[in-house]
Amino acid sequence: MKSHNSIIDVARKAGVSIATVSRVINDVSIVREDTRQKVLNAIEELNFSPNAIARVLVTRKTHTIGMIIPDISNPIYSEASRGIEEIASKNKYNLIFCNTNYLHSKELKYINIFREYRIEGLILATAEIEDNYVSMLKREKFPCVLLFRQVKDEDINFVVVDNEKGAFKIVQHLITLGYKRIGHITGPANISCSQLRLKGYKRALEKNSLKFSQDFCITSRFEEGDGYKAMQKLLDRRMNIEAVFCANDLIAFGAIRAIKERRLRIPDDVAVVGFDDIKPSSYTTPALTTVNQPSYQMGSLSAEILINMIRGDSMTSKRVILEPEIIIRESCGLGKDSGQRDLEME
Amino acid sequence: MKSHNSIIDVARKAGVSIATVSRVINDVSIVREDTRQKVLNAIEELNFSPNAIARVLVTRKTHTIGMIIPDISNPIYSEASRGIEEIASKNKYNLIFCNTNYLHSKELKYINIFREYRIEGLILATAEIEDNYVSMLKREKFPCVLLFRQVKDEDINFVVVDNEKGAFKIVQHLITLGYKRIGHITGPANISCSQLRLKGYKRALEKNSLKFSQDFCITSRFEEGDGYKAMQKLLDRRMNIEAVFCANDLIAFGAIRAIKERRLRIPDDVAVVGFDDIKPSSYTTPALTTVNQPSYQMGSLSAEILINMIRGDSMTSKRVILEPEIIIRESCGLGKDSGQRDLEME
DNA sequence: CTGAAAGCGCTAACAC
DNA sequence: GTGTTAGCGCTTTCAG
Repeated sequence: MKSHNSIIDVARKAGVSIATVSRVINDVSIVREDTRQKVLNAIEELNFSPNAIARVLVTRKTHTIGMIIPDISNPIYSEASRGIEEIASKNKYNLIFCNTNYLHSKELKYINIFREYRIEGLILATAEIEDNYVSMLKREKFPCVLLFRQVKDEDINFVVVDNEKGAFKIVQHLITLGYKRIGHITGPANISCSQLRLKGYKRALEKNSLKFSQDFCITSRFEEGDGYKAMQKLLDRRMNIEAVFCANDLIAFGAIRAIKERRLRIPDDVAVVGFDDIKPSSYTTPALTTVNQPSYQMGSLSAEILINMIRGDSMTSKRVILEPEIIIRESCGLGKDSGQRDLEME
Repeated sequence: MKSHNSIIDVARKAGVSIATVSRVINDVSIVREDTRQKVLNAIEELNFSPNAIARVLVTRKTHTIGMIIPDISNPIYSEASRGIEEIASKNKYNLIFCNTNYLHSKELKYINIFREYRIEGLILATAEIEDNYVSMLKREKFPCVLLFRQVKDEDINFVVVDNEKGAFKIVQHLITLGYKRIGHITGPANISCSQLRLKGYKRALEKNSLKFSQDFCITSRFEEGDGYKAMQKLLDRRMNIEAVFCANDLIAFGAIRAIKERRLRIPDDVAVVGFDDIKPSSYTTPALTTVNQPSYQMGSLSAEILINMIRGDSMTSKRVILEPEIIIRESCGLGKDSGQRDLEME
């Protein structure tokens, strides 16, 4: 790659000082029109483009924010990133992101790279339990907001929906429909929202005097292929499961595939519900009943909070916990035993 | 955000010179173990992280590669990015990417940002027709490879499947099954693969003496929602379309939704085929017949080529055009008029 | 208006 | 082994 011209070359060619060149590049303070032209011509002739690295070294302003994503192929994250991009763009910030495959080591690595590059703020959509690096960033007063994840520390901003409550609501809905033998495909144990969703599931059972059993639970990674395998194993246990609450929609898609493959009907034989309401959930067959996480809006909201933090506009804590909403579609059915279903626990 | 500590602060705290600090940070040349420890402790205490900007200004090495994606929520791109990440990781390169929403202005913006940050190489998964910036990068000898996109210029490396041929094959398959009134939902006109797929569609019709008509074609963005609308409009034309070839799978999903909504059966009333073979295509109902683009592998292949270019290992042109493969599932049916279908043009 | 010069934080010779 | 110092390319006082 050809070594770039520097502003020294331009200055020499135009017969002015480098300070003057810098002035016309940045359009700052008044430069006499004819010298301005000389400089512009020199820039043109040398095909010069300023070195942003050097500039940032001086100004300490990169005008870019970073986002860390555990799984870029999960629409919940890619949608969120688009929401962030929109707000960033409007505020003249660039957005750069990277993918960690849910690996803690990669999260740390990329957080460091971003810090080293003097990114001005960070949106962490990571799902790890461990909070070391969050407190590290806090100590440095590095602007950052968590997305899809909350933390006890009151100084740390985040945007989430209430995972526990969302899980509770959707399991409650299944129970209201008359299902009693309700399974749960949990997400990875070390991820906070897996835990919260499991907690909501348990609470709903408890409140309705249904006993929780580990036999009705199985763990899966947050991917379709894993959900598929988990559902197969769950069916193999022959527990006569009537409905299954999947820790996210991707898992639900896999579960649906496994159920169909066994020639069982959804929801008649087994009802399925998920969590996230990613786009495909509305156009699969059957359409998936799930808990809504408005990822695009959550992304843009987190970006707004972050940019406010960077600007120091309002450093007041912005901790957003959205009310989860359940989206009822076909995959949960209209109720066990149709006509005679009882709704006493609505 | 607290102003960062510099290597000077560390040096002072450890009671050594900045050069020594630099040495332990970079693990270069031998430093006595006790002074090493002193430095490490100082780094720890000050929570120091080296300024990559300053380092890059000197070394001109970032050890990171960039990827530019038009639509992060399309699995074809996110899968590819994971393939790239894998290879990059193996070779100790970091991967950073950004999303352009198919906007030319954003592509240019981010290419510039990446250049300014002295990213060492670039994978362009952009789909633009215009080649200005590609030749610009070439002039500068900036290592880059195109992904999902080809270009005439022989010096520019890329990885693609043969779009025209893939489209030809799948339309030929429809014709072989007995469909005659075959529609096409094209992608955006300014994107090269839209054009190539349209070309393949036309060639297949022509080869089978079926006339091409603009009435059977409609344009859509590469998104489910747009595909849905396009299909509605196409159906509104009442052309008795028997099958529709969608420019990508996302569009096909939308088309399927629109068709179902009108209580038409797939494939009995209208067959649907797509292009890309993204993951969801195998688990929707009906499962989608489509053209395979092995995005993960294509991503990792492009990363390998790029890293070779960066290292100067083999600057020989690597232009990979993969043979397209059609993946036959349910959405195309088993043939028009079942039993009596003729296969003469297999 | 314009130029000289002091850094920004780091690496890489080159001394000692 | 370790320290000194000259830059990397740019912005920004401070003079003139």
